Amino acid sequence: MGRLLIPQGYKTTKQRKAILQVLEENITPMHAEDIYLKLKEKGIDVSLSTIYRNLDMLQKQGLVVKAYMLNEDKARFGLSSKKNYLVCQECKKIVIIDNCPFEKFKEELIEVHGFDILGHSIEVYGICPECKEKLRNDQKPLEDSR
Amino acid sequence: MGRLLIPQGYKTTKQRKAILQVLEENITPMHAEDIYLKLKEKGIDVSLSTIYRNLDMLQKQGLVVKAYMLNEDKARFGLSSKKNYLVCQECKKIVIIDNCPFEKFKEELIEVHGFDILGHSIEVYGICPECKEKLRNDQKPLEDSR
DNA sequence: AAATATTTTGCAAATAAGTTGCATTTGAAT
DNA sequence: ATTCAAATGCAACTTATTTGCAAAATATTT
Repeated sequence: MGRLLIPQGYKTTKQRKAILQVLEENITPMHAEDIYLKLKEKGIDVSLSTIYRNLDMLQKQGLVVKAYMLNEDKARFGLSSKKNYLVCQECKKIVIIDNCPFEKFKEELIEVHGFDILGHSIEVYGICPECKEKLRNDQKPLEDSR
Repeated sequence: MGRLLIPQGYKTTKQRKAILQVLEENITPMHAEDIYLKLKEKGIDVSLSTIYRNLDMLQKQGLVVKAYMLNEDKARFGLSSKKNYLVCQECKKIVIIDNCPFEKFKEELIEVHGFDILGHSIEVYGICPECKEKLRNDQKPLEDSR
């Protein structure tokens, strides 16, 4: 499906291809170690330093985005094609936001503040319908016991 | 001005007050070490672990927000009252966005995805008018030399 | 296809942000 | 003033990420 292009001037190694592959297969941006483990599962051994070095270069080339999620202290990496999303605080599920409301707002910002806008990131935290349901059920018993 | 309230059940120590004070005086969210140094400047010696412990507790109490900025690998901490902002990529200046466009959008998200929204963070990256001007001047000479 | 040049890799060691255990000090309650 | 829980500082620790370097892999040239 998606053409996973390795940027001009960089060699095509099996590690590099595998890393991009894993990133493409996951909706959720991953920790470096997640990638390491997913690859190991597949029987592909790639050292963590290689993973970090590749993510770094892919980020500089604009293919990968590095971000920290709320209440986490290690970076996550995802393909830059997958952008704004909702994060469920319970199950960490991610839902992509299709129509980013930001575009309209952008012009307003440029006008008011005179900034040239280079990019933005929006993260929204909440509870997904499934977890909401589950939480409801988990709490019922307690409420009943009086 | 701003009442810097130390949360119920926690003691009022000079370190705690000083940390909140520094946070209030700065528009830009700060690294733990920035706080440490600012305090030292003022002649107040507070150990880094105390700073981290306090920021942690203040965060849990909702007074402080912890966030990572684009291309940075250490956390920044700011009073939660100061929320969405524009960041200049050159000078790191921060401009607060007053009317967050997100509120309207929120309802749409709840409807479409069924998520309960707990919070959000918006960061916008760009170049502020001053830096834009400076960059323009720095580049002129080169363009002229043909 | 072999030879050469250049990247890339893995490993082990280094770095740096953030955390933790513990003895001591401090603020608050009596 | 006394007492007790909470807070502090220090040093040691943990953990994510980075780096130097020799060996291996890819691309290029012949």
